Amino acid sequence: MTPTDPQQASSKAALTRAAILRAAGEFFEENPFRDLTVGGLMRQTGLSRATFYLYFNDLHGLLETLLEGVKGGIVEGAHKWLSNEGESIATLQDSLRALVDVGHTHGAILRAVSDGAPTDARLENVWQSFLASFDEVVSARIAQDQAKGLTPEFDPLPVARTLNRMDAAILIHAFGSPQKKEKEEVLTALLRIWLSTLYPFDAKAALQKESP
Amino acid sequence: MTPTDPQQASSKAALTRAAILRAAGEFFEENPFRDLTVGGLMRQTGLSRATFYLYFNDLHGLLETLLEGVKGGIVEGAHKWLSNEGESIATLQDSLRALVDVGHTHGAILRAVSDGAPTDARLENVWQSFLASFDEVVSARIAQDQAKGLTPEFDPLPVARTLNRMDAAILIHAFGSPQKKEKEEVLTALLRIWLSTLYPFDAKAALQKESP
DNA sequence: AGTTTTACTGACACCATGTCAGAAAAAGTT
DNA sequence: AACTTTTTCTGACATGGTGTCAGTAAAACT
Repeated sequence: MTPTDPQQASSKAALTRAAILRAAGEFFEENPFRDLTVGGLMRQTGLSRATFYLYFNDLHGLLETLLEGVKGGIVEGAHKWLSNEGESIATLQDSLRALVDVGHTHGAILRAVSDGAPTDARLENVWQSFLASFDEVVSARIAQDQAKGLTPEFDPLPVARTLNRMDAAILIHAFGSPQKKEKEEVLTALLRIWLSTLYPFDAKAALQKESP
Repeated sequence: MTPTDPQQASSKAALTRAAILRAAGEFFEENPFRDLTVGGLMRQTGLSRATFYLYFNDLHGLLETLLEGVKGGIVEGAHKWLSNEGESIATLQDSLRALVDVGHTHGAILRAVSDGAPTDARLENVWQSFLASFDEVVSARIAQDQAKGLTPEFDPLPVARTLNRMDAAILIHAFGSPQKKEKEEVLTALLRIWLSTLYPFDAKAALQKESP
């Protein structure tokens, strides 16, 4: 019924919808969200401006859809450490590397969402909830390592929140604009901070591999 | 000549300008930037909408002015640690506490600026430059402590950038909306992360005072 | 009281948005 | 193929906030 149904087959509608999303994605590789207009976007697709509103409520709705696409990759990348199987330090390293990878490839979209969120209550809520969803799981993981004596005792939730906001902020800053920073530089800094904070007893050895 | 001159005496113009700024500040205590309109703001002051444009180029220009006002407090608060006099850990604690204080009292304005930045190239530049200005000084401070052997060796600039973005993000998140978080909770988390990262050899003692 | 400077305002044109009635194209039916 | 229905698309409109400008009102000065 509703043409915005994601599980639509490759009907004409689904193709059109995908074309709009693709045009937006390309736009964000080179331009900030504030320069996107419905008219400009649809000119890129060859369709009329009104057509846009058949597929999305507004530009913020489109961002919501784009974020959905990135979400999976991030959750999957973080899974290794969060799943609590395997050695803590090594899996945290893996998960952070995966996070940086996703941030690097989808930086433009993350920036667009983050930029667009403040101008729309609904998108802002989606974005904040997205970020907050990691707070709880990270906090839980920290609590487990505290129980094992790997991590010092402290209230895990505020630290998890702070580290997560840090990740989001630095990824968007480093990879959100066309001049992307080096992946390694970003990862090294994140690793140092996360490991020092969560595994201060054993982090030294793991971190020295980075800067001998 | 220009009525936007900050050093104007208490002429009528200066009073009007101040009234507009005050109204905006009050507005942000309760509402997000996206809900601010020139009309609504000026209705609050009793003046006409057109008058606004005698004092500011647009709403983003107003935000720029508000940020100026907060800037001083932040720089001053951070000065203690950055000035590189006195014991490292203790002064970092002081500076972070001062930062959290400023964030707590001016959280609404910081959030408004951060929210408004993505919709205006000029303000975005001001905001990013503001954040970046701390990267260099923090990085320099880290380098000095590395020379003293207090801080492990690593490339200080990326770590400084990451920690600074973290500060901004968490302050805005914690104190930017009417339901502010507890200052102590925020400070404790920041302290743990900063100290663990920069002073891993001595941080333990300092941090245990927080959670015995 | 009259003049000049300062402070303010109503009215206008502009631009992107979101909607809606209806056109065009595709798919289905006989 | 003709015609019917469903899907997809569009031109034209009303709305709302913006920034400007010519001109008014108030204050300060003489």
